[in-house]
Amino acid sequence: MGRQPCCDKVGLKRGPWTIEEDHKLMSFILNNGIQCWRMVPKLAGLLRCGKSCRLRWINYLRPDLKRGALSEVEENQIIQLHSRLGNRWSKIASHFPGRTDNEIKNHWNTRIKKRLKQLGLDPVTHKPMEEKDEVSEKNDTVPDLASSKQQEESNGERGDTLDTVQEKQTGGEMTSHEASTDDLLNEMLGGSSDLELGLLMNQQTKTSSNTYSPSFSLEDSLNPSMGESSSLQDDCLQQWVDCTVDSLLLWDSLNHLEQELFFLENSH
DNA sequence: AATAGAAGCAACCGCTGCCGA
DNA sequence: ATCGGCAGCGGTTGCTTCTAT
Repeated sequence: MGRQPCCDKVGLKRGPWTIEEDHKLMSFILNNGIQCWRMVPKLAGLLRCGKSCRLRWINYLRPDLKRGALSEVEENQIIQLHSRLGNRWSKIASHFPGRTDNEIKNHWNTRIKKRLKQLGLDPVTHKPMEEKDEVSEKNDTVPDLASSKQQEESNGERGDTLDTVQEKQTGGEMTSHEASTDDLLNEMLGGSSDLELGLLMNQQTKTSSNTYSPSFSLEDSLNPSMGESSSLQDDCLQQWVDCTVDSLLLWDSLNHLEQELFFLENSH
């Protein structure tokens, strides 16, 4: 007896989400919270599988999402984290509030990999290319998960924050490939320590004016204490959902305007 | 202006691990 | 101890947009 598929794929919609679908999903989750993703599409009136809804919510609709391109500081911190954690994107993303694992993974694959290669570093091992070629020519697509896992275990709990990991590492020895990227980053940042980098990062994420940051957290939105829904609360919630969907549209328009402005500025 | 190729990104697929029965 | 259901994760795909010719 095979395992039941996560959803009945017949008749389900796939591909890009429409504004209307976004609106339905967001309204449903903000009004009811998330108990079981499998039930969400049925209850929300969507012709999507639960998995698809979950992904859409996590990667695009979540109220606490930070929008806009990753800064160079964030990028540098991703490189540091990757040298320690390997391709564990969700772990890396957990150090960047408002950023998704998918976003970081895509950014890594499209930008950072190239940047490291240009700097002569292997994006998998974080070692200089030549050195890596000598060590293992065959393993170049396989991330060094075993070593990163070992390393992580030696760091204690999986849930260690960057700061605690760094604290432990500054006191102890550093592996050679960590040293490569860390040295490089220190050089790029004019000798900033990990701690300084972390502070910079925090500052940057707090002060960035270019990000979408509602004063309303997911926890707040899903808090059962809010569930005693008076009609006033429902109205407010609905208005907020409408505003959020509008803001998504505005965000797109803004991006287009910025692009046009950039084009105009550079065409003269 | 048209076209091909490259790059970027959203979404999907399939596997894994956790949890409860 | 085993099994099924589920969420979460990482790899991959394919569509859209950009850039070079």
